[in-house]
Amino acid sequence: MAAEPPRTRARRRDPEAARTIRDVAARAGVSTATVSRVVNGNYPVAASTRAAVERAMRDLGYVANAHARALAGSTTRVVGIVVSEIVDPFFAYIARGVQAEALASGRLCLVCSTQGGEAAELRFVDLLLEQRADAVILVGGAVEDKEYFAAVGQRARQLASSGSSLVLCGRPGLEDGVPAYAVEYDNIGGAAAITDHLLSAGHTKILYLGGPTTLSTTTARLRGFHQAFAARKLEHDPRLVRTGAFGRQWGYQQTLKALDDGLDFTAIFAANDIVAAGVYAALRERGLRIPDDVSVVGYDDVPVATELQPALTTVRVPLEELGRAAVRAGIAGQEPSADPFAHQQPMTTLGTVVVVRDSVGPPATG
Amino acid sequence: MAAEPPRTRARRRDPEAARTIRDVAARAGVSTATVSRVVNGNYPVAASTRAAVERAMRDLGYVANAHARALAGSTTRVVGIVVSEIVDPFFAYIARGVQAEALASGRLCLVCSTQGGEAAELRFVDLLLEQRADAVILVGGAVEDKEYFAAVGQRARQLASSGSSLVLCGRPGLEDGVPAYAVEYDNIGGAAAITDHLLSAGHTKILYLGGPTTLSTTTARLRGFHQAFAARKLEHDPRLVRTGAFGRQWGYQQTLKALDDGLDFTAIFAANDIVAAGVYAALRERGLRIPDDVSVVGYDDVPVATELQPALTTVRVPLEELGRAAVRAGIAGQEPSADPFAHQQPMTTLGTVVVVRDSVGPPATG
DNA sequence: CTCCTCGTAGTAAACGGTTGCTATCGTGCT
DNA sequence: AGCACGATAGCAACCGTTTACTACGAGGAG
Repeated sequence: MAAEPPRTRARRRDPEAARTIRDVAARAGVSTATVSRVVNGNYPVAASTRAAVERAMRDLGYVANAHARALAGSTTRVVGIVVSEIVDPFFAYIARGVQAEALASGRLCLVCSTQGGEAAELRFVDLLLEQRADAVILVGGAVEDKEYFAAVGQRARQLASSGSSLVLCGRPGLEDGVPAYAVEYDNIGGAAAITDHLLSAGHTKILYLGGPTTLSTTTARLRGFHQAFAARKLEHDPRLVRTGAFGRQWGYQQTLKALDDGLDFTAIFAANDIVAAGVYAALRERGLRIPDDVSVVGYDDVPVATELQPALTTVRVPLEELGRAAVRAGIAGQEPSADPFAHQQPMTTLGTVVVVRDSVGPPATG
Repeated sequence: MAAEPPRTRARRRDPEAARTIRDVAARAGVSTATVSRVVNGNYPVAASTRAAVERAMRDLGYVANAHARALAGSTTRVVGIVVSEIVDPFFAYIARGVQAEALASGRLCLVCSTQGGEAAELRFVDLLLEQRADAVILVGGAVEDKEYFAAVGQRARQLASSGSSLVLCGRPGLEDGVPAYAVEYDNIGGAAAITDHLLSAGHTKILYLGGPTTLSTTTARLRGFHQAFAARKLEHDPRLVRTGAFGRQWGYQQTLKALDDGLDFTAIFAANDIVAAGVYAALRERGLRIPDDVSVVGYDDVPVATELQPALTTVRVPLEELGRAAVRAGIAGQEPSADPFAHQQPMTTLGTVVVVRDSVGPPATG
């Protein structure tokens, strides 16, 4: 009796297991190279051969292994997106744009929700680095912290060196030299515009409410807010700025608190629409009418803005387009069909516009 | 001059390129097997060796390649979820649960949004099959179509044969024998309970509004609706059922239409909270007060329910928990630590409960 | 003083594709 | 007829890890 031979290369496989390209090749009587070529259609294959291979694939229920493909090829056909909270419509709409554009480029979308921790955010980026995602998109405001920026910059470099890219979406870019794209919206401009809307209705005692103090989103919106005052050579009482968080709860409680503190204001600029929802609830509870007693504006123009009564005047941010643009920026240059003349801008800014609804009126007299 | 040697195996690599396990091994003076072992910690390695390897990894900024790992190992550490619309809070909350539970098990989450096409849904499942996702979760109502079920069943079998699994989340299971888990909520019970709530307030002329006719979600809710009538030996006028779609627009228009058609009803059962939002808008436009003139109930208990004025009475669905349970079901048995006594139920059902708010009152007299 | 047995580390064969190069065959040209 | 060439197909190296097996040195038992 012959000694047991070492496991032969073309060993017997579990007949139930997924088929490989070799199974297909064997059944079609061609080499794996040929199968690969008909799958990818990037190399001439005779029509008859192609038909035989396609037949074999169908018969076997062949499904390519994306990991083997990613390993051998150079692209993973996956983009990653990191948001802080997927149920927040602000992020959900951006994610929708990302996933739509990813799909359009034949890619899948890995979504990571950090629940708002910068440490978690970095860990997710590392995981996406392991996944060799074609692009990783960091969405939403950034904490303005030296150390954090350095950490993000380092990831950006690693991404770049593995042929991928980092895209900052809705947050300011990094320092020069760091290989990252930024796709932003005109945060300052929108804030200035809607503040001016309030100003031209006659309000000057405006309470600015919401947003974590350390977030770039907050500082940008506040900057726009102050700019609008400055443009009219008006002063703004610094006591009328209360930052802290986004969130309906927060908006509700702080509005109550502002009222209790006896703050003197005729309008409220809620840092976003969700905070505005809280503001509405608090005002309603205190029997204050909008806009008769207090005017309110929000930011983002997410669906709740039209659900609120009266409908909320707010700033529309092109969220979905922001997501799409981010993907385009991220995968530019990786496409075989990339236009060599389409030079990549390191940063693009989308416009914002104020949408006027029913929550602003003239200041209450007295 | 010597002939150019064939590319040597340990060729000079782009110094910028991502480091591989071989680079680390070389720098630490060990074999790749050893590096792999310190990374995975699943095999004894001397403390000094471990330290050297860890040092090398840090120095080089080594990041493991998830695809190579997936190819050589057996798990991909990725779960896939297919929803019809990621910005819809119903799906967003489920997705949140999925992503949280996936993270807890050390996995990433591939999110696919079909924008409501069953063909797109199947294509996404195929893509997830290519990705060899550890589990794929199909969320939301299913079209009740023979052919479609067959297609899903086939995917389920393919998934199962590659060690993965299909989980149906918020939709009925497949026929016996198809390897798929179902994680549902008590759709019928919730509908019956909230209908009974309306009934006990004195309403019997209830307009049921919304939901695609072919979706399992719709048929289940309608069944509960009718069950509640039957339980009280009451009849329901079939003309008071108008199905068609989910969506605020749809709810708005159909409410207007029902009013114009002179339908006789004192309450509206909106197929979900979003439809209810449309109902509110239409009623408001016609000067009808809630609940004085018309009572309204919804389904799902998503945030808009509390934003609406008056706050909407609705059925709470444990969305996030649904997502978590789906992941647990999907990856059960794949975990090294899997409890051998934890037998897998082919289906689990989560309870629903009606949450009473302010949108239901006694029927208007006259 | 052998022989085992641990405790560690290395070797090399997969995993399932992709792709640069080479080989083959039938034609159109000269 | 001889030859270069275009169209196809195959060979085999390679992508970066994991892991079954083998190898080796030291200490303990007999």
